[in-house]
Amino acid sequence: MDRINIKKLAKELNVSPSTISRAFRGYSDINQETKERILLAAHKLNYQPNVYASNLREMKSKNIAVIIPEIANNFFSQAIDGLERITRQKGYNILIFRTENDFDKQVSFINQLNNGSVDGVIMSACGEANDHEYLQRLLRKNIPVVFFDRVYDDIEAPKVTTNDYESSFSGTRHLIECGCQKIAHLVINKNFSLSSVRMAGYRDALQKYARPFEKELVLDCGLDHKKNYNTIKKAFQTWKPDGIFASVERLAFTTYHVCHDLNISIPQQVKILSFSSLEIAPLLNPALTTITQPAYDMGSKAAMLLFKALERGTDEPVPEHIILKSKLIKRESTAAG
Amino acid sequence: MDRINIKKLAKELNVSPSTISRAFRGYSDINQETKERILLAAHKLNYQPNVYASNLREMKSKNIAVIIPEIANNFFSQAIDGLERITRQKGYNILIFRTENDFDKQVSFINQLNNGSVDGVIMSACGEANDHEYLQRLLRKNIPVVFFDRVYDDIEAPKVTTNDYESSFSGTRHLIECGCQKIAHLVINKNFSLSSVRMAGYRDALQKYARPFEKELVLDCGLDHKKNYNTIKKAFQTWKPDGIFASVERLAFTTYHVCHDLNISIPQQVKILSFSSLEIAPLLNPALTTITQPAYDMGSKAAMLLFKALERGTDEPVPEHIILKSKLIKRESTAAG
DNA sequence: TTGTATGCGTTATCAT
DNA sequence: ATGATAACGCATACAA
Repeated sequence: MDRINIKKLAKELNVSPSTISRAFRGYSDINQETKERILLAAHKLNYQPNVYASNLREMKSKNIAVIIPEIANNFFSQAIDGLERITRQKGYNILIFRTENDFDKQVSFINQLNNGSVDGVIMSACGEANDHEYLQRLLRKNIPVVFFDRVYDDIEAPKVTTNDYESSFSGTRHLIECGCQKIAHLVINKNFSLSSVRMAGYRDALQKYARPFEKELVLDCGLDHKKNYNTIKKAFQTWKPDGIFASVERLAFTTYHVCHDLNISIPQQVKILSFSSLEIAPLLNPALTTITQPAYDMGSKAAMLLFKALERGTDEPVPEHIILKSKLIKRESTAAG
Repeated sequence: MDRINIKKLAKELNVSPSTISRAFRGYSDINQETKERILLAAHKLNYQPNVYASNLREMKSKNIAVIIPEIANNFFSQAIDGLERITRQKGYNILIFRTENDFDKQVSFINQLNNGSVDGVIMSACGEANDHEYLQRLLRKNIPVVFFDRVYDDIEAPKVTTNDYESSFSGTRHLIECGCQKIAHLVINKNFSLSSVRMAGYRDALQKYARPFEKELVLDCGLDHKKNYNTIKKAFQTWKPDGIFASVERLAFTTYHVCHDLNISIPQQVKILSFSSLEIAPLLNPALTTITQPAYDMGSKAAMLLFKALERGTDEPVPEHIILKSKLIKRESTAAG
């Protein structure tokens, strides 16, 4: 089967290429009858306008880049589900880029995107506190960027986040109300903006309820599961916390494992609460108290903001920042011991 | 900032467009010095070869379509992680298409792909037992397709699956060995090839160990969570199974909920085992015995098969079928009551 | 309503 | 080692 294109089809049907084009574009003037004849024949011959020729011609790709740390993660996969729905509706495809929390990869992905392969970017960032010139370059090319969850404060762009400070505050308060005296806070990368906001909520709640803020109880974890395990284990052995506030789902799981191995019972000896998008949190042993972010909605909203930007151009006086609410769901892991 | 292109850059540097192109392509003859000069200037001016012009010229997109039922699903998100790694290595991007188990969507996606937007397709299918002419059309255009996990038996294409029959057999045997007399099998869509293979393993194990195969104990579930809940609940009330073999993770979770609500204790009154990619299965209450598929590897392998096909062309005497092994991991949910 | 001709930005071929 | 030119497939301005 040799390749078909607009010219061949035109010859086949004894019309001009422009007529074919018109049949597919919809809005141009064209006789209804010829249009139908063309579309029918096109279907038969399996002709579809070559997307690269169209893109080149129109300087549009109808693609959106989604840049995230990982896919196999409840929060992100739910967010993708959400934004995929919107982008699909609008007739756009999504290109997924997985940074694995590697800042260099992120930079390299974004640099790639200067080649026109996407019309816009939705990202959840990694590696803050760096020079973001690479992002500015993209913006200067009029490729809009929308952030969700993990944002850069120093970049002017639409953003979707949750009320992290408040949730963190009320989560900590919940632990205090449950009688915890020594609450550890588990963080992945202290310096990241999201971490520090959550930490602030934690610290302020401690202060408000007259609990001391102890530096040692903030455990700065990383991406290495084993290291985290050891960090947390050591913390248990050294400081004997009676409450754990994990700012990231994964760290709560690690804590469960540590507690199991050290024979520490939850919630009798330690209460655990975590930011988490895990749908089966109620099925854990014990059921995990979570601060649940509306991941799916965050994805949709981010996509909507992006389309707004695409429809309006990147210049916007003050980029919109949508703040959605997380939900504290109390379960057994923080029940009265 | 006005758009830059190869001609403008050429003028800027007093060289010809071809020289610029050569600087970027790598293999062509070009003076090392001019090459460096060009690349430097290109970087400064944020020039990158327009990907659509290149694609048009080369009749390659360097994109792979990934068509799957859902993203927020442990198995699929892990698989995506795996195949993303390979495709990235090869310099390809992935376009994600989410069918939501809707056959019409799948058809419409694949029909779209005839427009050249991707060079190949990796898919986990939905809606079997249909006419797959739409797929043949794609193949005729020399766009290779690779299946993983949920395959179509009647399409000749490379495939990656797991040893579903065996795992299902040995899973069932495990339940029998644990003393179960009445084992229910939970399936999503009986008629799907994957389901029937797993069901065959179940049935044959029953037979081999002289247990009756009872039709009523095969619960044909769907995508509606509530309906599934009711189906399973009713089954418990009517047939009082003492063993549950879920062919899909989600159904195991529903079973946990049902058992909780009916005050049926696991594993004392009923033992549960499930196909599942859940990493935190050990943390469930009780820890879930799983048949774990190597989701990440399946993704990588599928990607590798696709690149093989791309490098060789679609014509292949007998398409390769890779069968990976799942692993039965015994946990508390099937422990001695 | 339809046809003709041009250009989108790149790369490959051929020439120098 | 470099430059000129044609072609990839399509969509539009303009002509008819």
